[in-house]
Amino acid sequence: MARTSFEGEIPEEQIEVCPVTEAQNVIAGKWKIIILWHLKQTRRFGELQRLLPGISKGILTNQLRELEKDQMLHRKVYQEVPPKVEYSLTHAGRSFIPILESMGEWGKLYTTSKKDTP
Amino acid sequence: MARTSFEGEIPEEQIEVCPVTEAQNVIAGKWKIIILWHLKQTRRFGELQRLLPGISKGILTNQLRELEKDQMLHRKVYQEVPPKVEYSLTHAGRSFIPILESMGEWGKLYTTSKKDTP
DNA sequence: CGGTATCCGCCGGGATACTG
DNA sequence: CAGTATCCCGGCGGATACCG
Repeated sequence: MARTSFEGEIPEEQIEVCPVTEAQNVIAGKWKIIILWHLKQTRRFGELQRLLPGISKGILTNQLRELEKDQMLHRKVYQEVPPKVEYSLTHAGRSFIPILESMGEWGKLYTTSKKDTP
Repeated sequence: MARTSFEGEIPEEQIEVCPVTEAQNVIAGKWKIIILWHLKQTRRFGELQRLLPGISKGILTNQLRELEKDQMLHRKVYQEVPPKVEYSLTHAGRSFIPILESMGEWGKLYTTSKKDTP
């Protein structure tokens, strides 16, 4: 068990565990948010690539792997030819969707108001 | 007025205006989210720097300027010696706070569940 | 106190070629 | 179809020094 900290001492285990920052770390990455957004439905690899104009296979794989490591999505491989892989949200991933919905709503209003005062 | 698009043609003005992505662009930046979080109250420059352990003046200025350009916060300069500058959220900034609250809630649960299955 | 100005290192993201 | 394996590059963030 962890010892108690002395006065003025900074408890190491507590540094940088701000929950907001924690959330940010998960979605930091150029394509992660929009990927999660599209995963409201289960999607195949190629399907995702088509939905994300301009992304390369390498980067898409990278972003998917990181989200998988963070337990935001699940990767299901079908052992068949040609290969087929399906990506779907985990519980943690699904629980983040409402936030994305809010961000979408906010973004729409934000964009609108910016058009008036550019 | 913009002309109508031909069939199969991609309307240029509509590329990359996904509202979720729009929101992401505003908060992309290592410190922006946590800065907005702390700006639930009006804060002075030095105050912010103390709240963000490890950030330098240069970077803090940079992040603040970008958020200001995106109309997320307002910068109020008091013409006095020693200098005093206060940062506060604009309407757009305040309207984003609920999302940050949600992210905080989510992050707390997320961290907890990750401790069980690391 | 609240900034600029400058330099620098790193790594996240992109492009391309190859593979099971 | 769904990836790996490399190489490369720009720009973001960090450090430091100076300023009104």
